[in-house]
Amino acid sequence: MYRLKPKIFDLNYTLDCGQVFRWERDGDWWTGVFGDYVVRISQDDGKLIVDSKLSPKFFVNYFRLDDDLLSIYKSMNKDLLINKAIMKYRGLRLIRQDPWECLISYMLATASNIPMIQKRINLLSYFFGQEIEEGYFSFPDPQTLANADLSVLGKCKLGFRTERIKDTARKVCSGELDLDALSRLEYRYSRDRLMRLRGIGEKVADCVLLFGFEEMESFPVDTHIRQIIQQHHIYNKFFKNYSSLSKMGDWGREYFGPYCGYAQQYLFYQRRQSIRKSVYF
DNA sequence: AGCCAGGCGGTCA
DNA sequence: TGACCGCATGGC
Repeated sequence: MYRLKPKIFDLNYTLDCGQVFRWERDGDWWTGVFGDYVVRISQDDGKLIVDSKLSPKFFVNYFRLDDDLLSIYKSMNKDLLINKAIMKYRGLRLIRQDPWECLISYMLATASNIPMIQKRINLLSYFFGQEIEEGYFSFPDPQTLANADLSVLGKCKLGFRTERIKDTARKVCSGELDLDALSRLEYRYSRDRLMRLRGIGEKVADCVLLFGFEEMESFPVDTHIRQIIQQHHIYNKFFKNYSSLSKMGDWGREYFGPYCGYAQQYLFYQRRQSIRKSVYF
């Protein structure tokens, strides 16, 4: 157990905003799994309280505490709506996720809601991962998924995503898809490479690149971002009545600049929070 | 019952 | 290119 004193960081926003799926909140404490480690973490008066064998250095990297948030805010603060999100969710940071886990996670996210995505990932880990601690399982490695028995895989509720996952696992295993090489490519090239896989279109590729491969210029356009753009005049004035998601992505990258990935996540979280509230109150 | 959820791939004009 | 549909699954 040790403490960290990050400068501008909000643990709850960062883990709750929907970018990552394997963290569970219980009161003040979050529990998650990274690799073969179970992590418990909490924040009190700005200070992080960490219960984990992973080093402070790991968390500085994982939570992108090396990002200069203030200059990022400055570069992406283009209008009143994003400004509101920046003020409200100050300290939300993008996370450096494990590329392989991130790839599979977002392939499982198509046409689903977040609880369902979490459920699938937990089932996959339960059936194909290693038990690290009572009730906590590591995320399965490529080889295990590549060789996964279809009858067991069927229990994971992946639906039409099942074959896509197996296929991707096979390609990572065989080296046909080289994740290390992918991380060295420029955004456009790594995106095209990912999109050659069955089950990966622009949105999934952008999420994987943003959260797993540090491509901050990635601007995933999902159903929420599309609706935000359509419903707010500050954004929809840039488009005709109907515009493709692809064009919205190009626009977002241009409009919000080199850290548009951050802007995307702030807008996404702001909308989801407003929906949550309207459901419960 | 029908629509939606961090979509994608195919088809048809 | 744009519009539509089917694809599993579960919640409302």
